[in-house]
Amino acid sequence: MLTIPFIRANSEITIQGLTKKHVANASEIVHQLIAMDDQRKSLLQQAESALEISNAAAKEIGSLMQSGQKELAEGKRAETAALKGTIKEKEEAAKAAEKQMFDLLVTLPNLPHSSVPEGKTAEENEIVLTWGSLPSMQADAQPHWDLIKKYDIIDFDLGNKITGAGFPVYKGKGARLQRALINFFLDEAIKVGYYEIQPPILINEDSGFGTGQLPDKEGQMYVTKEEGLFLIPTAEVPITNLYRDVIVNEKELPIKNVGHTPCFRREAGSWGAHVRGLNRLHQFDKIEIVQIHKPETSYQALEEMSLHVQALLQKLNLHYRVLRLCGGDMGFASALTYDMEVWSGAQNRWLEVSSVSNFETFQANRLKLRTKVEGKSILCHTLNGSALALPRIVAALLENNQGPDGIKIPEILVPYTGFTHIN
RNA sequence: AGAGGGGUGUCCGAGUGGUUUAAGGAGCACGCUUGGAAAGCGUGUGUAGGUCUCAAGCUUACCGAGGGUUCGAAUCCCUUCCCCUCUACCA
Repeated sequence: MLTIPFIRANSEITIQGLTKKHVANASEIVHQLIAMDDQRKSLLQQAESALEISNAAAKEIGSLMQSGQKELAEGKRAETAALKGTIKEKEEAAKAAEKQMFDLLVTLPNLPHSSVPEGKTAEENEIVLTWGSLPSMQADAQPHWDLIKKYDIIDFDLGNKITGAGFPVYKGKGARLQRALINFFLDEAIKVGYYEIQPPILINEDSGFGTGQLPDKEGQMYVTKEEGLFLIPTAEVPITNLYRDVIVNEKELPIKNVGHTPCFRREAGSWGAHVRGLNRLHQFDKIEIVQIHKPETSYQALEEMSLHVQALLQKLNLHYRVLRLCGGDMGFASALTYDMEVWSGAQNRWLEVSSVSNFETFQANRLKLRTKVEGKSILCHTLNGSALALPRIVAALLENNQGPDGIKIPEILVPYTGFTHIN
């Protein structure tokens, strides 16, 4: 969430940023917000000055009562009783004005970093770099949804029976490959200084608000009926919310956490072509890295996180490219996002396997996540990224490494899988 | 799940309607003292908002959260969350 003091002090920058993110009527909205804030302040002042008088009178009544001057006290009491109505009225009006302002403010996305390219759709994302080369595929190369059947390692029909579409069952070497990837990704993160967290995978409403899923995106999350808890769409939510309402000691920064969790997404309305097999699921596993920084080091951290994700892809020998997302394709809360896409040899297309973002103070403002610098409390910067999400990595590994003697497991994973081929 | 007891500042902890302007202690910071340290002494020590060119000052709110009663609420009432003990259940 953007802060009102920032918007007031940088209204032109705010309007430009919102426009880059394709918010309609950015200028009107910003001016409306400032007007709402003016109104809020004025009402608050009126309420507070009435309260000041009433507080003073109440104190006076107290000392009059103690010294036994009952009649004087009674007189005062009648006087201040009249103030009650005004106070209540002004307080309620101030609260209403604040809520109105807040409701508008939460609908605004984060402002994009200056390096974010203009653009509306995925086609306008900037290709930062491409690594590796197209895998050499045999003529009869099969897409992963055929391979998983051929080797009987991932079963959509069984998932369908026990849960529903988009909930596959991993079996035998399929299950073991999953477990190998999870351990590999966690170990690699720990090697470069991340601290492992195993969070709950259900979260409450406050947490959903803290990282920006709520309000507005509840339709994308599963909810429990009795408690109203949400199944997490990503480990970003619980791991970042660990620091909700926290003033972090400056010496503890930067914080680098990693966690593996299943992720649950309803993906309402996003089914269609290109989502066969493992390309899009309701439940999948992901290893997430989260960092918390002082503002001046956050962009350096974003580059470091991007390099970490790239190192994983290189170790798995996957042909990939890095995109800098354009204003229209970026997430709601992000200031700058890199997407990593791997080449899927049999589908002949790029698959998004990671998204690494700097949220600057956007989440921190919602979370009230601060640190103290020279006695003053300032909002931290939060960052996160997938390192990595499993299903599309599995899809690419299966497709790109298929051969006459089965699917070859990358060297680096063999100690984790305990086998060299799926056949 | 049932019965009972709790939630107060960075921490411990007092506080059952009115100088609470949240006692007292610990911790922390600074100063004095010291050859240095400890002890001792002194001072300071939260968050958010408003006012203000800045600072100081003044002011409002905050005792788990939300609402209510009252001239006045940490204190009384209601709702809710969390913790502890016992019982039941369970992995």
